[in-house]
Amino acid sequence: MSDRPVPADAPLPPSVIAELSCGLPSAIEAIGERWSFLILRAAFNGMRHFEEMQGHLGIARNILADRLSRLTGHGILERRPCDDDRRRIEYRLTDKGEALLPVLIALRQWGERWGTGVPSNPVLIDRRDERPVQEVRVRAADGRDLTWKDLRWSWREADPATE
Amino acid sequence: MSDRPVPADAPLPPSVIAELSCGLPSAIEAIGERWSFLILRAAFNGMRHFEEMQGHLGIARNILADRLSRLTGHGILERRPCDDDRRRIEYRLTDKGEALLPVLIALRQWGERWGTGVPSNPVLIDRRDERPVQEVRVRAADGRDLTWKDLRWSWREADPATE
DNA sequence: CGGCTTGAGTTTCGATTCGCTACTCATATG
DNA sequence: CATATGAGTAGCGAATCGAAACTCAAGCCG
Repeated sequence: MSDRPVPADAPLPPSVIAELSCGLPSAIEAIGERWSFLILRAAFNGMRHFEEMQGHLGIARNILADRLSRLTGHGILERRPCDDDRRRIEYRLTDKGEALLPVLIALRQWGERWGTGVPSNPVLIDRRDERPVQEVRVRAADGRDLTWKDLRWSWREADPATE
Repeated sequence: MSDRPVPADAPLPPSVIAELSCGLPSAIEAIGERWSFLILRAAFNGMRHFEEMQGHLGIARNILADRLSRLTGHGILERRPCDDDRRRIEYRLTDKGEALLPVLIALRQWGERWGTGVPSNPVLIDRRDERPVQEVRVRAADGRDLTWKDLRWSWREADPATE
């Protein structure tokens, strides 16, 4: 019914473009700033404290403070003072933050493959079989790998039968 | 075969952190700036011309010009004057640019799932079976879905057997 | 041809943001 | 108590962003 054929490799008509809605802007709002990805990588690497991140990322303290508060504000990191030393604050990934893993891995893999060609080290392996994770890909419902050419856009709900 | 056991959910020792090498910084170098993701989304949506992107994204012209030249400089977009109208310039994704699809989709899915809750529309479907693509995930070599807790870091040194 | 329009930028300039350093402040530690 | 440490904040010059005007080559129109 509501399934206009809009090929992925052809321009969308303007009226269509105007209706595009997409989770991307909200994602960018939350983590699109310069240092956010690297801070998240640090968090995934197990770093949980301000000084630790500051020292290893070489980021300015005020910027780090701002990014950390923004990330906690978006519910991506959780901020909690430590019990044993109340000066120390622990920043920990929330479920929402951990859900960014595929994005981070995909970006890292892309950078490794197409960037400076430096092989990442260490590499993430599955604890169970001790083998490296697969390349992150877009897959069809039945599991086939898909490229952009295999895809097209489709409206999934009642479409205003404009035009 | 050096294979230091560094659990993914525990802090790495400083000496280890210092040796971290990762494709992420080079990826961020290429596409980490404010508008780059949205420009890439536009490119994946089929937009190929300056005015088209400018109009739809509402980005300032100088910024768009800068981002486009940066993206072409990194080999992510290809810049080519049109044959039929030599005023028009066509910006088209290269293979390197198309390889960012999993990153974009993963980000979009994350934004949709955890962000403002706005369901994306239109949605990408597989041309062959007309069904929406799967959620982008990190997978083990045998295809199991993995979360961060299933992973650990491992040093690889010239190990052609795995991967 | 000559005037008008269009596509793709570039320039200008004020407003933000970045990043470095120094400072604060509450909590440990000796 | 004196000192150190963790997590920020304050100040300020440098870099970047953003809106609007301007440039410039290419098409279009009579």
